[in-house]
Amino acid sequence: MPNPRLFSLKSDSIPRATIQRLALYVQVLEDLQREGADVISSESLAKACDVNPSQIRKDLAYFGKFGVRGVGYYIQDLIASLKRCLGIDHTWKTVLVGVGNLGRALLNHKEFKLRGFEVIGAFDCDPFKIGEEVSGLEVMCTKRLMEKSHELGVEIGIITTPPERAQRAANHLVEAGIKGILNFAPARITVPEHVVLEYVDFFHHLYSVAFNITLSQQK
Amino acid sequence: MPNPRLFSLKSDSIPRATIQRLALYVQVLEDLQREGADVISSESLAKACDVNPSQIRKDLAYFGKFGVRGVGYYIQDLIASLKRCLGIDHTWKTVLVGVGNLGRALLNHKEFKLRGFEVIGAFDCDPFKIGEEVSGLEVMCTKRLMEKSHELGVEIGIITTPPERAQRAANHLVEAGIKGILNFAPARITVPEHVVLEYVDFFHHLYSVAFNITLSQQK
DNA sequence: GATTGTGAAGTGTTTCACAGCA
DNA sequence: TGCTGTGAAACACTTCACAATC
Repeated sequence: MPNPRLFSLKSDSIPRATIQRLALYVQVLEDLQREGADVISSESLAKACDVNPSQIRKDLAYFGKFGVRGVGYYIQDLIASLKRCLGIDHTWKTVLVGVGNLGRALLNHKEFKLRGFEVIGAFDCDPFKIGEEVSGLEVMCTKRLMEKSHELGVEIGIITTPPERAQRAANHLVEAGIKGILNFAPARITVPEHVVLEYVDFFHHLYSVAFNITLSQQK
Repeated sequence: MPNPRLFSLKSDSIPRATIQRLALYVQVLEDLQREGADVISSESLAKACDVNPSQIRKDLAYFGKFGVRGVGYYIQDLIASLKRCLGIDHTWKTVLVGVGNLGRALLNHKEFKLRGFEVIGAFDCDPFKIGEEVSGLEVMCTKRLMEKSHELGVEIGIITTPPERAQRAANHLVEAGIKGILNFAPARITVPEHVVLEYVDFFHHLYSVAFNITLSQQK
């Protein structure tokens, strides 16, 4: 269901970093809401997110005007607006390919639904895993991806295979008409231009930690 | 063991993005090496990493001169140099706090050692988990972190607790004299300035996928 | 002849500073 | 008065273009 554009996109090229920060704002705002807060200024939110207040106002300005001058932002409204901007005002149907350690951990992750994603299919090419039930889902053969995806109306695919099988998984997902892929496998993959592709590799972050420790020790 | 500076840092402020890309270069170079390649030009490597060739040369220039004009880069040497630059020419001793689904998946992850990190301790505050063996490690009470960390010489801590317990885990790690933290919990945490802190939140990447799909559908 | 290393130009992002408004 | 929204300035990162050199 492509929702109508409910926000006014001021610019057609939004910094990638802005999107990542919007996700952070939502997370922090939801925490604040749980603590009973009602209204917040860009300055307070900035402090909680460890960014510059102007940064927040600029990020929001890409999508519209959500605040009240002299007052701040109504938290509940802002959360709703941001979710609409990010496209998570509805639940995205998702499948996972590669039921290894990481795949299992993700399937058992309770927060998916809470955050606007629902994993409705688990696939693997290992005959020993097919038929097994993981977190209420029956693991199916990767070859059935196309058939099942169409049946279920899947939009996003998550790859958690070993690196050498990531490209094949991607091919199956593309064939199945998926619109976007999140790849956890430490391997570059190629997809047609119309398919959105993102990588997650936590080792890169570990490297970053290691590097910064080394750096601080050399000072 | 702080290693002596074996590379010449040309600038004291290296873009964060550069570090992330160096990690990517190592990954891709190791793949190429396995395929039998020996020498590579910045242009070919750029194609494999999906970045601009000048970008690669600039990234490397922060650390020194690793190539041969008219020839390219010797892959084996370049991998070694990059690892030294990133600080992963030795193995980092690591502990993990929070043995839930994600924690378990990470503990079972085979690639840690391969990539220069060794998880030598697993901690949790749940009495039911304490004593349990996960991937060859006995889960210990978080309160014993300090004692054990000093004993083992731990440098990096990984937090995989639920968000509400992330700050407490961080406090324990800081107390234990840890130098860097990688936080998987979806919660902002505060640490002293001398402690390196990085966040991993794959939901932010999922949001990014969702947003880009929404965007491409609105065009 | 090929490819690196690098100053300079170009592009994109962040921060500042203040006008505009509740 | 207080805080947002935003043009302009500052800064950071990327790409270009070419001299250096193997």
